[in-house]
Formats: sequence, C-alpha cells, structure tokens
Amino acid sequence: MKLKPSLKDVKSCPMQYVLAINDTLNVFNGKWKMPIIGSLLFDKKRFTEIQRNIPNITPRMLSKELKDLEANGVVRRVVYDSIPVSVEYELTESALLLSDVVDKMLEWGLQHRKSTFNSKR
Amino acid sequence: MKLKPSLKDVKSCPMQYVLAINDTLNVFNGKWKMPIIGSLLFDKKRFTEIQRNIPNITPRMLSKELKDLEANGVVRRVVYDSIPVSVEYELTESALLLSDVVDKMLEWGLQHRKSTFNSKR
DNA sequence: TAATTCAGTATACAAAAGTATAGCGATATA
DNA sequence: TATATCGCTATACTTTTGTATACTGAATTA
Repeated sequence: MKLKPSLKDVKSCPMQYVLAINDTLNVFNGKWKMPIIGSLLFDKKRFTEIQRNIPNITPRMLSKELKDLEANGVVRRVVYDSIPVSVEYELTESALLLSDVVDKMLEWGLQHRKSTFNSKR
Repeated sequence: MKLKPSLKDVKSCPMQYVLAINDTLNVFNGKWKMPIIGSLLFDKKRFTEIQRNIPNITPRMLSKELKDLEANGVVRRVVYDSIPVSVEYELTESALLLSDVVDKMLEWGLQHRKSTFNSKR
C-alpha cells in the first residue's frame, strides 16, 4: 500500500472496510480481552482456570468478556454434559489467525519505539 | 508465525514485546483517534479544519486526543509564528507506517466476517 | 454433615471516558 | 464599532467501563 493515499483512494474506501477494521479493533477492546485471548492461545480452558490464570479479574468481568468474545466469533463455549457439566472455552479458527495482526502490531510498536523514543521508555 | 505457540514460546515472550503491542493498541484507543488519524492521512490540517472534518467531535475531545497522539509520537504539532499564529497538525513518519497494521486489521476483519458471519452483518 | 468446587449472577459502587455549553484573548473583517 | 474566526480551556454533567463483595444451586470431597 502507498504511504500517502490520494483523495480518490480515501473517498472510494468502502463502508465494508471501515466495518471490518472496526471488528478487528473490537476484538482487543477493554482491559481484559487481550489477557483472555492470551490465556486461551496455548489451549482451551475452563472458566475457573482462566480466572486463576489472569490476576485480579473478577468473575463478573470474565463472564461478560467471554460472552462478548463469543458473540464476536472469537471464542467458542463448549458444554460437556457430564455430571457435573463442565464448560470449556476455546479460540475459534478465525481467532488463531489474529496472530497475523498481532505480529504487525508488534512490528510497528518495536520500530516506533526505536525510531521515536530511542530507549526513553 | 505458527498458529499454536508452544508453552515455551509463550513464556519466552519478552516484556518489550508486550509493551510494543500495547503501544500500537493505544494509538487507536477511544472513540476519536481513528477518525483523527484518518483526517490527517490525506494531508496536514489546522485545529478547526479537523473539527469540521469530524462530525460531532467537541473541541475538548479534539484537543485532548491531539495531545495524546502527540505524546505518543503519532502526530506533530507545528506552530507558524505568522500573525496571527497558525497551528498545523500532521502525522509523523512513523504514523504513516501504521497503514501496514491497518491493512492487516482490514484483511483479518474481512475474512472473519466472511467465514464467521457469512453476510449476516 | 460441613466445607469446597464449578460456573457463574446480583447489587452497589468508583473511576474513566465522553458530552454539552460557555467562554477567552488575540486577530481579522464588515 | 460589532461581529466572526482561530485555537483552544473551564466547568458541569452523563454514560460507559471496571471493581468489590456477596451469593446461588448443583455436585463433590472430607
């Protein structure tokens, strides 16, 4: 992609693109989504396991964010009807592909730190 | 990068990486940063121009967010000591490279929409 | 029988983010 | 002289986001 888009480029940017970028940003929104995704990256976990994994998260927040991530197709909630029922949370296939995005974020962040703050933070 | 990292991979992830990713996320944080960056993408602008460009933003928010973006090395504030002084805001070189990140976000968002919601939103 | 675990929910509250509205000092224009 | 523009700041308020704490019902363990 060009560094500076022309005005024509900008104006022809379809609404679908804006929505898609927004979706991606939503995946990381708030204080807890990143930690939760990180916790599920290695493998699927149960509610209490995730809670133990993430210091200071309250069950209220964990519950809320898991629902949010599920609604956004990032996390899958799997119920095993054993007795007692056990519930597992896992990342979707789509979520695993987020690594491409995170890689680019890492890349930009590193170069930005180097070129802009030059070891000042 | 691999889809599923090993536990060793995860544990060896340096703190610097976490910070770098965080920096990148901060650039897009909140309701107005994306529109502001978008507004400056085509060319530099003055305070009131940006305000006219972004519907419903209040001067308080614009001022706050511009300061924030400046502190984060994304926007540069240039003062011309003409009479009266005019102030222009422009993206830094580093900020222009954000297009790489946004591209990936777009890519993921589009595939995610297609594979997950199949034209349901 | 009593305490513990699981997978959460309910309620109240505090803090952060965003909005609404008015105003300022300096200049410029009618 | 009166009004408008520029680049903001100040104050008060609302909304959203996150925290603290307690609790639930079903099952399990001591």
